[in-house]
Amino acid sequence: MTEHRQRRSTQRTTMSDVARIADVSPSTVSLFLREPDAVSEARRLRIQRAIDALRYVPNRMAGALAAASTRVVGVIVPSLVNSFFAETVSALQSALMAEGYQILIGHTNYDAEREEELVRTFLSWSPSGIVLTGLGHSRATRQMLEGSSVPVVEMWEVGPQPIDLMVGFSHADVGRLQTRHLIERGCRAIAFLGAQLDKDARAAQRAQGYRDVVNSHTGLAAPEIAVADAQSASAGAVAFEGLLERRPEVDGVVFSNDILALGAFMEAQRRGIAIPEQMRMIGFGGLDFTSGRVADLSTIVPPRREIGENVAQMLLARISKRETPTRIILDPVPVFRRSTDAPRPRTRAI
Amino acid sequence: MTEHRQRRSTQRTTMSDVARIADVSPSTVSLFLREPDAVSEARRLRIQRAIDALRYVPNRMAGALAAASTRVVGVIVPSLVNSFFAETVSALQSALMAEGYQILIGHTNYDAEREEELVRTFLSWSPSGIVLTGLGHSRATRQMLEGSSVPVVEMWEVGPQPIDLMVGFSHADVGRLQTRHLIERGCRAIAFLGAQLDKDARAAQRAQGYRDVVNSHTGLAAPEIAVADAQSASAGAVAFEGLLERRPEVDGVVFSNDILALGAFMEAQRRGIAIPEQMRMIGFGGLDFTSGRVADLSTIVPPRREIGENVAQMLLARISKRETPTRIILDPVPVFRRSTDAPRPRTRAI
DNA sequence: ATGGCGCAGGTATGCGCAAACACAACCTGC
DNA sequence: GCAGGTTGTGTTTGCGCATACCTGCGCCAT
Repeated sequence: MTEHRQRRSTQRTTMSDVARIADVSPSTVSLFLREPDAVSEARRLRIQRAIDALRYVPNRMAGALAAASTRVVGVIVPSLVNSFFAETVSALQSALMAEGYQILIGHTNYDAEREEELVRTFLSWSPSGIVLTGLGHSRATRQMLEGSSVPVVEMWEVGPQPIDLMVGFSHADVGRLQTRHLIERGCRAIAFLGAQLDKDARAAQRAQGYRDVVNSHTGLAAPEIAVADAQSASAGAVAFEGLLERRPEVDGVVFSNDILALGAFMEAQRRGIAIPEQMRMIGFGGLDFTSGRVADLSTIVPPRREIGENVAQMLLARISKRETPTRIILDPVPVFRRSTDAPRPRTRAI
Repeated sequence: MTEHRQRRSTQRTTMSDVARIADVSPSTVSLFLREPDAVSEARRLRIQRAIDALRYVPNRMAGALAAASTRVVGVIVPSLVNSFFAETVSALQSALMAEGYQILIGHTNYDAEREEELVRTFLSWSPSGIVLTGLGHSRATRQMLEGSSVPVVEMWEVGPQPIDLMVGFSHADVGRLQTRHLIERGCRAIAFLGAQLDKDARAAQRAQGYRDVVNSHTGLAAPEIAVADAQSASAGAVAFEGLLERRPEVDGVVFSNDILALGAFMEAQRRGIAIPEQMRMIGFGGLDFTSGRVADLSTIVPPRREIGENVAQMLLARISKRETPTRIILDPVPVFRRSTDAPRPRTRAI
């Protein structure tokens, strides 16, 4: 009973302090905090007054330890700067916050080892759920998660053998859709322009979808995959320039990303290449500048926010042991505009 | 001693399990995990083997409760989608992760009540630190934080009376700098174009800086502040169009944001307005497309990553009770380009 | 030979709370 | 008027770990 520690300068006020002031037992305070209506009116008021007076803030570490439930969800994305994932995380955070859950976040820079490290750390918080981006993980990551009994959602991609739950769409389908559209619009020499295809597995899948379609069509020029130095408009412009030198016959380009497309679009304008007459372009992302005055680019719009919302719903269902589908596919929405000479713009543009 | 609960399906493996397998006491395992070198080689190996065999993951909730330290930092930004904050958070996360800290994140949508709610929640995790964006908070938010003895950093803005620590720069100075540059380049009718000026206090401060300079200069047309519907290139184009109708004499525009500037730049091109001969533009943000081929826009580059890194350093210093300045000002870097007819582009472009 | 010292390792305690259980006071209906 | 519910509140226990404190062993100086 000796006071053999005094680490903290300010002694934290605890539930017992509140109980003492309110003249009730600690468990009544605990009950009040979890289910106010289960406490009689008189005590409810006394407790509320005591809490206000003491500025009591419950200690969730203790609560979590006792209840073996943290109400924390670990979220791991390749990049926070990438606006795709940022919007998904944003939607996810809003949805989870509404249910009293918090988000622990980390980014991997497309590095599986960083992901493993983050998973290991997050697991040590015994989170209520873990959200990963994509399906490609290290063996150890998979093992840890499978052995943990924590609900896991993999998002932004679909495929066989998810760890647990899955929300996303097929990137190969996106690449196929983009390419077929250009073929329909009359292109005969179609190239693909991407960035970081070695690290970004989903971009590589879109490229593969492109390649499949080109290879299986007769009468088309051989596929050409150009790679930009970075995920930026400038890099897109530079890579597009290089592409034109290598393959001057190109009359259509599938972009891995609207940002790259924007750069190429501008470069084409500078060079007086007529879009869509001489060159057609289609991007991916549905970023705002693709619509209307700035670039008027055809694109495929991924369900950015919807992914976040569905991840949240799945997790919440799993946590409260409700039924939930284990696999949700949310199809991206094609939006065809002037850059592919589409007859008329679709209204739906997200 | 009766086993009167069995909530979890899988019984978690604890430190005692490891201790039993390794044939040491639990405290030795605890010591090993915190300071491996303090344990003799023989036991160290036995413990490591036991950990591997059991796939033991320490429970940080318990550790945090016992040690009264969580190694979690709560970070609150207005928006995750805004790439300024996203980059800051990204840098912050990397820096803190390297020291074993985790980030709990939330976004407010520029709503002070949401911020208050988030602060309240984050405080209940007894975090090692809390990071806020800006200096404008509700009274209750301030009160909670001041009474908490948790290190607090306010970032992206500077001003008097920070709650605790502060890293940022003066947005009014940015507005002044932008405006003065346009005056130097010969503009005589300068407008400001922003979005969400009612909610985004920092944008409003830039507008105020603009207004101050215009008002205090003789021979200039009256200030004009145009407001776009949204923080997007399209909205920038539309607002620019409206501005031209209202004030056809305008020969220079200060933008609150590079995105808006991009839209206006494109709109000017479409209308055949010569930049910089007839119209000069300067943005804020230093987004990649401002450089070179796409828009070649003059801009003011805020120290996005540097803010995150400095926040991390300050927090770490404060946590380990090292000395740290309480106020760091990181000046934005002006980058003048063709859109303001700058003699030659500066090399520094981040 | 023996007392003292250093230090690796063990023992004991409690962090603040949730929740199972016990129990008292009050109903309800016959 | 009393058995058998209902509430509402109090008592108790332990979640898994960090850490203050203790123990015992080996070593050296006297």
